[in-house]
Amino acid sequence: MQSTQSAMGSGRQARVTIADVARHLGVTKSTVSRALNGYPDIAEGTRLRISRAAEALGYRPLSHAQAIRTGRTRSIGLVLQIDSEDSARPFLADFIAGVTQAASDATWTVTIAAEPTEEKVRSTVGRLIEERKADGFILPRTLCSDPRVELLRDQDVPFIMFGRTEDSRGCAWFDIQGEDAMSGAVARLAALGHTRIAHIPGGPQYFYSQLRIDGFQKGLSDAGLPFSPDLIGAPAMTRNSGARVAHDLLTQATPPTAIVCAVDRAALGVYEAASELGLTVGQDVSLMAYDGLPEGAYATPGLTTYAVDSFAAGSRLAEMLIQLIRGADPEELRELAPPTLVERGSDRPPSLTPAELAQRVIDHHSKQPVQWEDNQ
Amino acid sequence: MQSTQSAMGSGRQARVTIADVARHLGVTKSTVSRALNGYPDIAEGTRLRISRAAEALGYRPLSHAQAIRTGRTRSIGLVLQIDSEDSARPFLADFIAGVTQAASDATWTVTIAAEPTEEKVRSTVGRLIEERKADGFILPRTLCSDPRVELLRDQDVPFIMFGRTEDSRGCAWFDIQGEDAMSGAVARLAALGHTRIAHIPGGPQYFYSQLRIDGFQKGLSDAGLPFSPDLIGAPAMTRNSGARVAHDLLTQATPPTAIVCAVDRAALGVYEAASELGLTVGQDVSLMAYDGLPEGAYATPGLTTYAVDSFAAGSRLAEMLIQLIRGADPEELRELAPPTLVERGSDRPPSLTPAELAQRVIDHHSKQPVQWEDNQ
DNA sequence: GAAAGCTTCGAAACCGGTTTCGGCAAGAAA
DNA sequence: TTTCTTGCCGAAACCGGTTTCGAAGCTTTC
Repeated sequence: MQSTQSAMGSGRQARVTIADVARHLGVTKSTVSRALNGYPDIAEGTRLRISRAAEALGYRPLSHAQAIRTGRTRSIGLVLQIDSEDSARPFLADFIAGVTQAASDATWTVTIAAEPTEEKVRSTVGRLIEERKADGFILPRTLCSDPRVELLRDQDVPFIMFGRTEDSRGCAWFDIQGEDAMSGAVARLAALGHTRIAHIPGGPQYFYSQLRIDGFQKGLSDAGLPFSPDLIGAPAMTRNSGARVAHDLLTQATPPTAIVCAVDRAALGVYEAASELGLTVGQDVSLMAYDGLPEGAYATPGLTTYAVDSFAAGSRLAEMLIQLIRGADPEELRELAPPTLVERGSDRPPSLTPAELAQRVIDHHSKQPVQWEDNQ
Repeated sequence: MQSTQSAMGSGRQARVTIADVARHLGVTKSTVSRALNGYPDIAEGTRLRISRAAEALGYRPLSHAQAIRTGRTRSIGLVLQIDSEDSARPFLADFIAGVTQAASDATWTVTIAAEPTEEKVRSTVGRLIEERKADGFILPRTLCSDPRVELLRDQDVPFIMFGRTEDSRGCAWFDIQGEDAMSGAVARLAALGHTRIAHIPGGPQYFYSQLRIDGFQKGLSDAGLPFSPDLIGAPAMTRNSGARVAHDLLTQATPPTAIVCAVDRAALGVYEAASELGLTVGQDVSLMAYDGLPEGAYATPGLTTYAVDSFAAGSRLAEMLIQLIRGADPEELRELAPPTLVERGSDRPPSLTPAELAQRVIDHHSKQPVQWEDNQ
C-alpha cells in the first residue's frame, strides 16, 4: 500500500513519515499535521482517527524536520564550564541525570557541551545559538555578573539560571536556599552552646557567597551573638585553601570553637588544619558546611552538612526551562528549594572555651611549626 | 541588497542562509552548497570565492536543515546509565568534557541522556534513533553481553564502545589496557619482595573484570610466583564490599602481604579492613589498584594506582565515532591506551612474612572482634 | 430563496538546505 | 568543420514537516 516512497537506504528501517499516515487515511499531510498539533480547525472525530492511526503506525515526527519551519528543536542546551580543578564535579552526574530525565519525560533532548574557560563557554553558547541546536539554555554556576546572561539576553534566547544573580530582571531562575542553611547552621551551633562561631565563605565571584555570608550574619544576630569582622575568614573553595583559612582562624587570639563553611570542600581542609594544630574536629572545634559531598561521610568524624539534591535541581530546571520556551513569563519562573540537613558527627557541644582553645593551640604550636604546601 | 527575505521574527537576529550567500555572489544555492561540501564539479576559483564570501557573511549551515535531506545531524549520542550508587560517577565529568570537546572541535554536538535502569537506557536509545537525534552512539561501561549493542546493530546505527566485549565482531571500540596494568602491578610488587599477592576483582558482569583477572594471573606467572584460587577474592566494586573481601583475604591461614584491586573504590575499603585488623596499609600490607580516583590521594598512605585519563578517552572515542559515521571500517577503529601509574605510598617492600602477618591478625583479633555494617 | 457565516479540509507554498539532471561552452578528436 | 568529451554551473526536485489561503458544504439569518 505505501510501497516505494520511503524505502530509505542501507538496511536502516524505513521510517513512517507524515505522508505515510496521510495516505493511509486518505487525507492530506496538512490535515495530519494540524490534527496532531492541536489546531482548532480539525473536527474532533478526524483528530481522533488521525492520532490513533499515527500511534498505530508508529509515526514520530522528526524534530529537525519540524525545526526547519518552526525554528524549534525541542532540545535544551547545557554548557558546562569544566576547568582542571572543578569544584562542581561531584554534583555533575546527578545534575545531568536530573536534567536529561525531565527532558526525556517531555520527549525533549539535551545538547551538552563542556569547555574549560569562560571565553570558550561563551563562544560555544554562541555557536549553539547560531546553529539553533538548542531552544533554550540552562546556566549552571552563575556568576555575579555573568557574560552568558548578556549574550543570551541580547540574542533573545530563553534561558534559566541555576542560582540567582545581582541583576535578574527578566530572568528565570532556580536556586537552593543557602542563606537559610547558613543561619540554620549558626542557630544549631549556638543551641549546642557555641558562642564564637566563624565563617569561611566561598569565592566572591559567586553570588551565593554573599547570600551565605548574609545568612551567617543573620544567624548570629538571631542567636544574640556578637558579630565581628574577624569571624569571617578569607574565601576558600578548595581543600587546601580551606585548610589555610581555618589555620588562620584557629590561630587568632580568640579562636572560634565552631566553623561554618560555605562549601564542603573547604570544610574538608578544616579537618587537616585542625589536625595539624593538634585539635580534633567535633571535639575541640565543631564544623558545619554546605553541599553534601559524599566525601564528607568518609571524614572522621563525618561532616555535618546541608545537602543539595542535584538531581531534583536539574530536573526542575529542565521543566521550568521548557515552560519558559513555551512562552511562560520568566518573572513567574523562580523557585527556591531548601537543602536538607545531613547530621553526622562534626558538630557537638564545645568542650573548651575560646581562651582554652587558644592555649591548646599555643602549646601545640610551640612543639611543631606548620608548613603548608601549595599544590593540590 | 538582501533586504526582505530573511527578516525572521521577534528580535532574534536574522540568520544568513545559503540563499543569502548565493544572491550575494550571483550564483545559485546549489552551487554554493556543492562548493562548500567539496563536490568535484565546482571550479577551484569559484569554490574559493564562495567559501570566502560564506566566511565573510558569517554563514553557518543549519545542521537540522541539512539533516532533513542527508539524514545526518552531526551529533553524537551519549546515553549514560546512572543508578543511585554509580561507580562511574567520578570519571563522568572528565569523560563528558572529553567527548564534547572533540565533538566541538569538529563542529559536532553531543546529545546526552541519562537513565537509571538498563531497560530505560534501551528505550531512550531507541527513541533517539527513531527521532534521528544522533548519528551514532558512544556506549560507556559495556557489559559482557550488552543489549544496547544488539539494538544498535539491528538498526544499523554506528556506535563505538568504551571497553571491549566478548563478541565484538563488526564493532569499533576504545579501551584502556587494564590487563597490562594488573600484571604490571604484580610485577612491581614482586620486585619489592612480595611473594603472596592477592587480587580483588570487579563485577563479573563487566568484561574488563575477566581481563584484569587474566592480567593478574599473567603477572604471577611472569614473576614465577605460584597461583592458587584462594588468591582471588570475591568481586567488589564498592568501598564496603572491598572492605569485606579484604577482611576475608587477610584472615586466611596464609594471608597475602599485598593486594591488587581491580578498582580503586574497593581498594579504599581495604584501608578500612586493614585498620580494623590492626594492620597498616603500606607497612603490613601493600596495596595497588586501578582507576585513579582523586579520593585515593587522600587516603593515608596515598593509594598507588593506575590512572585512566577519562578526558582523553572521551575525546578519542568521539573522534573515532565521527570517523566511523563518515564511513570508516569499524574493524579498523580499535584502540588500546595504557593507563599511567600514579605512585603514592601504599606499595612498599613487605615487612612481614605471610606467617607473621597471620599471627599479627590472630593476636589482634583475640582482642576485638569485628562487625561490618551493611550500609554505605 | 439568497446571502452570510462557520466548520472543515485540500492545495500549495514554504522552511533551508542537498542532490539529480541537463545544458552550455570550451577544448579535443576526427 | 563537425562531433564528442569534459568541466562547470543553473534549474528544479526533493527531504519531512508546518502554515497560509481558499474553497467546498452546511447552517443560520433575513
